[in-house]
Amino acid sequence: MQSMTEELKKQLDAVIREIATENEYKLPETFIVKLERPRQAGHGDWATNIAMQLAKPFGLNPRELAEKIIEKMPTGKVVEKIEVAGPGFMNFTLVSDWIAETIKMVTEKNENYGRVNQGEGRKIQVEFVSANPTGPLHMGHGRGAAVGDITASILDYAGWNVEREFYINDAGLQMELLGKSAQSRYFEAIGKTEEAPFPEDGYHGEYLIEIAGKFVEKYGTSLADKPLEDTLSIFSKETATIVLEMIKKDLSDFGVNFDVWFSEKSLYDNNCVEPAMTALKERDYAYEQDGALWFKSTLFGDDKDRVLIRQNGVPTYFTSDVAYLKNKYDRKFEKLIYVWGADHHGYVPRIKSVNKAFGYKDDALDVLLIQMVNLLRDGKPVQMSKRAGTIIMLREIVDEVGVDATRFFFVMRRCDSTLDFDLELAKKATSENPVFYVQYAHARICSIYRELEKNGIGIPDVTELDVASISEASEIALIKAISKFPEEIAKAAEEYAPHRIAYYATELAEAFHAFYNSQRILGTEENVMKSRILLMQAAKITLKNVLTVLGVSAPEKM
RNA sequence: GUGCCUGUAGCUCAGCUGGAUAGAGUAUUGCCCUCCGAAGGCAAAGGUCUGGGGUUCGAAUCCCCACAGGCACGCCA
Repeated sequence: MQSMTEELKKQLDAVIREIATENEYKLPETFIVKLERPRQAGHGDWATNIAMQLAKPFGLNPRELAEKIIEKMPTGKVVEKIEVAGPGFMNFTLVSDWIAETIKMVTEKNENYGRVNQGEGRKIQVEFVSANPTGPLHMGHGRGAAVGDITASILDYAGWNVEREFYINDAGLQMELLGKSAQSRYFEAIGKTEEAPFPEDGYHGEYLIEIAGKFVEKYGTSLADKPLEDTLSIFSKETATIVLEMIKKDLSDFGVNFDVWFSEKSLYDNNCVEPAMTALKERDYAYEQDGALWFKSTLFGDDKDRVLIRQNGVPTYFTSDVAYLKNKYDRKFEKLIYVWGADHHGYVPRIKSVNKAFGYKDDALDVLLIQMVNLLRDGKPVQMSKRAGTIIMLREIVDEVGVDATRFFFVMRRCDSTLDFDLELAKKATSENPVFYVQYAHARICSIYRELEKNGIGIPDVTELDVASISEASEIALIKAISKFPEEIAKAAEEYAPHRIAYYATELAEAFHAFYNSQRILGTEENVMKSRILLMQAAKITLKNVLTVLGVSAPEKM
């Protein structure tokens, strides 16, 4: 369909320019032909409102202009029929060749169907999750992980050279606190609880009790012989390493694999911080006052300037982020996506300011803010409290409802609206549950293949397709849904909107189920059957690819 | 107090870079398997797009003002 669509755009563009020149109408500089998918089935394959937009500059009424355009449009090769509708829409029906063309293309491209070249191989980084290595991932991280991972997949499909990166927040006070918590658990494990009291804001999770056990295994009681201060760094370092491994496991079990694990601490170890500060000073965006180093964020509309290096010489978290941002650009990324929890939204202007201060392009950096998740069970909220230690872990959800449902549910909604995640719904194997609905469509096709095989019928070659036998409304609707996939990828990539793909998956499955229920494959005339098998194969390929983008499995049987 | 997000069918949400009769799922009601997976399909019904102004040929969509809910406003990370 794409080639015909492009041709149609060219024809329209040429005709409109011709009309403008002939009549000395002034074409707006921003003029570009845009086609859209009409909502209504009766409104053809493509529609445009261009006549309405040009009516004013041309001094005509929209319908009149539309008629003028139609008069000059060549028909037969690409367009079968053009109609003027409503206030001045033009609805185009393509010649039916596009159906065969699409089925052929989908079949040939197979697992590459849906890929577009919007990114042109440019480097883009998606940084997400980026939790402190102080404990296993909880549910909130899960949404960020799913959104980040799937956004990255979409960008990959859209032709970008994508890197997934996890920023390990391993510099700063919380590492010490983690060490102290582990240390205390260690003393507890060897029966000397009083010698190392649990820190006030320590990490209460049970995983630290387990980790303490590992310290006992490795060191026996030897760590208790030295003063607490002397062993603290051992506890901090080794605990962080173990916890990071837990996080990595949580993520890989969730189908999320990072290309780069970037340590905040490494920014300091590799001397990335000072050059970044110097760069800011040189550009006159940083200054010293009261013994501290400040960033002039007020120049960018902030209420007050922000501290980079404290009076005591210790850099703030913000400093790391400044150095990190520069480091990202030094690695030649053309675009940077940050996926953050919405509770960090206040921080967005600040990082954008730094971006400007360094002189980078404003639109090279985008922050995706992920709103909160409300966990429900049978419609009722699941009580959670950080203090009481009843935080729900990502692993618990995955164990209960599975990776597929968890991933799908997490990207089902727009990022900027809060998400209700109902555990019971996610487990249901009915149409109430969109994951199953989509997977079922795929499994159903596989089942039909098995049935065909039993009857000694294989999958025909694409050349055996008989377009004339594809004419039922449900067939046309299905092939249309299939043909939309590349556009959906392009749109989702442009808007960083993974939920679009989840919606599209449902739409595609719906078109298939409707087709399946109204048309038979087995027992029809040979050319009809062959054509339907080929149509179904295109549907199967597309379903599989959509699910792959979402990181959800496409089962052959359920 | 300031800033950000949200407000669309009973419920959960798409649609938001302006376009045709505002769409899904679910719940409700009725139909469809001697037939490839009924884990499905078809149909009915369901709306003051929170409210009020404005912009224009046209507004759920853009602007302003209210109202309601959520989240942030550290030399914490």
